[in-house]
Amino acid sequence: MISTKGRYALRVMMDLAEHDGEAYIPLKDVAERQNISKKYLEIIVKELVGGGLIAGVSGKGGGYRLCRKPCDYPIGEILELTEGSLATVACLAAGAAPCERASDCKTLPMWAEYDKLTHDFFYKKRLSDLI
Amino acid sequence: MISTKGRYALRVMMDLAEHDGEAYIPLKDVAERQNISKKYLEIIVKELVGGGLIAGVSGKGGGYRLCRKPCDYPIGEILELTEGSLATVACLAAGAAPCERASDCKTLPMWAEYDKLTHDFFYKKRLSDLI
DNA sequence: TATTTACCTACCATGTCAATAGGCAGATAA
DNA sequence: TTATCTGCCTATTGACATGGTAGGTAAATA
Repeated sequence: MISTKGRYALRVMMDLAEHDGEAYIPLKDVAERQNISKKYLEIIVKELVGGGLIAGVSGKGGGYRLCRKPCDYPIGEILELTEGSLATVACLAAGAAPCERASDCKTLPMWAEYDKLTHDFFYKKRLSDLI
Repeated sequence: MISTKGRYALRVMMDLAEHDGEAYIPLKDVAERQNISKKYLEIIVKELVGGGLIAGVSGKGGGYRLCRKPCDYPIGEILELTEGSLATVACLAAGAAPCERASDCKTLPMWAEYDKLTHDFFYKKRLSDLI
């Protein structure tokens, strides 16, 4: 299940892409347009900055702006950053401890196959495909 | 993320399939073989019975048994029953209230496409494929 | 009748989700 | 330089889900 965090992140990225070009965009404007609490968006936007997806500038006239062209953002990158991982089962997540049953686990190949399917799907889709 | 509930359910079904044929299989045996708390398995097995996937018989010599041949169980059916839904986002889940933003939601088609991919994947895979 | 089994209800500890609240820091326009 | 506008940081909260545990009842058969 994709949580609000990942979904809101996607909406922020889309909003920034649609109002791209001129100046930095204040978070307040994004929050009002998307009808999401600005305070909650701050948490999400912080992660997007930390992951190098967007850039923020403080002070009067500041705000946020995309770092790349919309077609250079795979959806999977946005979701993985905000959701932590797209892995289906815990033992296949990024920094997970290796499962001791892995060697004779009969379901592992299925999960791995599905994870690859998921990864390919969301990395082929770009931010520009949603606008 | 698939929780332990869905994963344990899969292991129970596989265990029943592997020890199929003769008599009813006591839950105690399954719990010991799979190294899962019998009490916790009771919760899961109850749902499998309720969904018509397995049959339970009380009394001495009782236990559980598959209702169909292993190749007639799609993995997706087992997971959907125990996990509630395989939907990626809340608004596409089974009994969800229709989202008011649905008509102009630019991400909905993507989620729907991914959900179909997921559904197809797990309904093509059968219990017999895992043994 | 005694045993073995399924089945039912309640409880709990931990963690995550989805926010809210209040304030600090930093940069720019005036 | 100062006022203002922005990002940024640290807690705190209530609700809910997860992953169990505990104790007991009902039912069927050897």
